[in-house]
Amino acid sequence: MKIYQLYLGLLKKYGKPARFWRKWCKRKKNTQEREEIVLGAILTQRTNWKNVELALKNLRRAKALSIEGVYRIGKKNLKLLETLIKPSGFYKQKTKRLFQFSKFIIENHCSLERFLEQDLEICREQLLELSGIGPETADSILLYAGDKPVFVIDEYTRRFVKKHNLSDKFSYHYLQDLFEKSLPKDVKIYQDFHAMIVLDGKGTSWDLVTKI
DNA sequence: GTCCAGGGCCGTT
DNA sequence: AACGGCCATGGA
Repeated sequence: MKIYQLYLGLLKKYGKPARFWRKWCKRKKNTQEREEIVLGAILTQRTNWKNVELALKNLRRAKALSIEGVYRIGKKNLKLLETLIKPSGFYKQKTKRLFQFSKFIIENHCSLERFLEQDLEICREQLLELSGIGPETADSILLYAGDKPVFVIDEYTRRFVKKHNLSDKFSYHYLQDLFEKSLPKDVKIYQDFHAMIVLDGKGTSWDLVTKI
């Protein structure tokens, strides 16, 4: 398959950073890291990662850089949560999205880890029922925070598809299917490949990956 | 000042 | 199913 060849090509091109990346995602993530990934996934919707970092920094300063923290602050003072999140843009919607997500996790599953113990399909369905969590955000959460084998289709993936003429259709489901059937069903490969597609697309930093 | 950044929702066709 | 308008900030 051409897609698998492209994956190997990226591995060769980014051999060194890829090793770094594989090492990073191989080691077991702690709760804090998983939760930061989730919050970041929601905050980064149609938004520059730099702005997301500002919002995350505000949350950390307010001791709310966690699902429980967002839930606690949001329940008491949604306006405060808005001001913390403001730099990430679309802040009123994102405040609602973050809060209702945290509420869902805490009240229905106690913790993110408990939620993620369920099967991939179950988790995905439940995430998609939440308003403000669409396929890309859901899959980012499942792949990067949940280490579950689902391929993420985002703007970078679409550009990659166009650049290499992999398809003339660009719908989320179609492209996800295309990648998943062209690759071994392997979390590490999905994470690695997608990360390198992003890396290749902007030829720069680790963004999602780097600790803030 | 202008443009744009790793979506998703909602209304219209 | 597909498309357009909308949400908002900070940096280039």
